[in-house]
Amino acid sequence: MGRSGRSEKKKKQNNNSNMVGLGVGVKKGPWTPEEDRKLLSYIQQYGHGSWRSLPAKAGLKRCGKSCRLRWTNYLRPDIKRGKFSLEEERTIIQLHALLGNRWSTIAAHLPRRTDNEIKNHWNSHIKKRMTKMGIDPMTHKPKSGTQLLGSNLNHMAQWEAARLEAEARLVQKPKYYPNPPPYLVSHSTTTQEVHKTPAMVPPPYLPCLDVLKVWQGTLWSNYSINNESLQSLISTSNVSENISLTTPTTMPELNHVESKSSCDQGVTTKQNDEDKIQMGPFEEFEYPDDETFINGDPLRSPDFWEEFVDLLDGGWNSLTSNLAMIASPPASPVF
DNA sequence: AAGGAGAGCAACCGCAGATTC
DNA sequence: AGAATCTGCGGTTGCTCTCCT
Repeated sequence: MGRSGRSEKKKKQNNNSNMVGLGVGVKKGPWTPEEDRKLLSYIQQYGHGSWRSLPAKAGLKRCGKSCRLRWTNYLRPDIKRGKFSLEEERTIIQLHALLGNRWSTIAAHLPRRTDNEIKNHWNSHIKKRMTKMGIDPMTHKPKSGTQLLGSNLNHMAQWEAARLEAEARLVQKPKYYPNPPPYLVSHSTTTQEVHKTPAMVPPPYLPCLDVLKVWQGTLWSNYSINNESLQSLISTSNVSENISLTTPTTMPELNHVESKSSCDQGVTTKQNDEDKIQMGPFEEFEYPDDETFINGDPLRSPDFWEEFVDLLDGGWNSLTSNLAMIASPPASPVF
């Protein structure tokens, strides 16, 4: 996203808009529990509506922007905090390889994690670890200079990255859902109240990252136990149903290890709505053999990074062969 | 025990796209 | 159509905590 083309006029506009509410008496810095309580209580009761006008209504001496940030990154009830699981880290690395620093897009595929948290985790943990192991965290290539992706695979990567972004947009689009989350319903006494408490909640289930999953399946098959024989899979994700993403419809089915993984949450291989898996928290995630898995954690294994490049290529080769089974994708992604 | 260094993370800032007027 | 405003994103800063000397 190029920002160099920004006009002076725009700069003036933005400066003005940013200055709104930042006059004398507007507090900055860490939020106090009392401020949190006020903000939470107001949003639970009325929804956030216009962020700009919220602080005054909620009795906060903050700018709307600060309130929004506090809500989206900390107070929102559907946020998971704490340590990132190995699976989450993998997903971040894989998505970062495809998408780069598009944290919001990456976050859209990691349920209950915020872009800020993912960004922080990347910068303070994963990036350093990769650097330490001789992997360039930006290109995901070993610093020795091995080419990860061939030119056509590179094209595939671009294509897939665009698809992932489209999925993310779709996931993010319905900010307000007609059915309020339980925590709001419990606080609401009337239907009217329910309707005026539009808080952000996760969709009932998230889109399936078909291509990513296949890639993941290949990538981690050496480490995640017992890859079942590959079977065809019809994706019934929201995305596949609702928009044309030129997603391959025939994909190898992932074994039960992957079926519990982050990108699989909320998706199913069955058509019946009743069978759709509700999005579950990461806490429920379990490796079949945790100890073995952690001991052999590829991220911490010296051998892993040596094989990383080959495995990535293998993943893309797997993708390519699967894609060959269906109609050719468009020359360039159009969403 | 003191203080310096580094890590981790919450919050801020500036920019740009989207929406409204 | 264009200006004004709102919202969201990514980069960065700075505070706090922990560890080390």
